[in-house]
Amino acid sequence: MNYPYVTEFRQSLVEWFNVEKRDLPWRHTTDPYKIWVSEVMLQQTRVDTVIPYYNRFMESFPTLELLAEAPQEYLLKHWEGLGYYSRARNLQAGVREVLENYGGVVPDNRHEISKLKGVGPYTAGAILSIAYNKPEHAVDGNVMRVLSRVLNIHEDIAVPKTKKIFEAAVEELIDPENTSSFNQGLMELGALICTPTSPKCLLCPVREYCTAFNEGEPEKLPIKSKKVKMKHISYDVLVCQDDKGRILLEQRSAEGLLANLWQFPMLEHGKDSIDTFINEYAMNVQPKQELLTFKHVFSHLTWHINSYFMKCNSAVKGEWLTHEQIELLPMSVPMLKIWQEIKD
DNA sequence: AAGTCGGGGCT
DNA sequence: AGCCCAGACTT
Repeated sequence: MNYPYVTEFRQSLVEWFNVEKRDLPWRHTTDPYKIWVSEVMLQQTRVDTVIPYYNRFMESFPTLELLAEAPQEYLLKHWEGLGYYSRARNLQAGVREVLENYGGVVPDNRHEISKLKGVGPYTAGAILSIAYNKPEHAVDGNVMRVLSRVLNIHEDIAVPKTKKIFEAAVEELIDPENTSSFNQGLMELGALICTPTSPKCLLCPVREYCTAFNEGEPEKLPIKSKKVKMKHISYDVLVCQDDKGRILLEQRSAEGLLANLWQFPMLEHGKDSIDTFINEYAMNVQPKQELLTFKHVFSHLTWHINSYFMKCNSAVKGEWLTHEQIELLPMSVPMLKIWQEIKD
């Protein structure tokens, strides 16, 4: 296929980006490692959310070597609240691969960089185009929305293979002289102008080349089917304090949801018995005191949480930790909420 | 291709 | 109450 006005489209997009782009921390560098970190943090995560995490991360792990050496607990503490915690583990694994297999230099080609843990098609293209100025596609949700409108693509973007259509389109459209600004320009346009609802077409630098704008209904695109069914689980969360003021913590399994994060003991409602729990830990407990009751929504499930505080003694097992020790451990947002309530 | 994996902001 | 966000990995 051959798109008309390709030269004009490139020029309009790149010029707009160079003038209107936001001043973001990772736009002050072309260090492949730093671009890599930013792209991983930005997966399914908004720019405004990422900024403080990125800055803190770069203060603690300014180089690939320092990240490779970091204790996982310390690494996860920097990721606490950002979500999708496997990203952090995969990033560290990827960084270690670079040190072992590539002499500490992030690969500059798609074949090798795609082998790194946590680096998929999008992140590979983003690093290659932004850090190395390679003419590689980097197709994310923004790009699919923008190009579905510009090129009038009605394929269902919820279907995985549809992404190939957009990757092929970018390969033809990308400005070989300005790959970084072109790819970032598409994403910036999606974030600032070509938004999901009520796109600001009158401010768009490429509206004259946009089929959906010219036909009048850009907000109808892209087409996306799918909706996921939500599961619900109820838990009792127990904050147990012994006579020395220490609190009982447990670490979640190394796999699955919130892997390796720490939490107060959780009992699934209707499945785990509180009496069994108390027996197991050989505790004498005073009547429990209600803390918070709230709902926490994940992507595909909802936790309904009842939390309780209880003073205990004679506990013989478990990780009983001081206030200061707990502060150093990575916990999920629902646990942090409960912890904050305890402290108040 | 479908399911898993966080959390927050916007409509 | 959904939808979406600079997605990747597992099955």
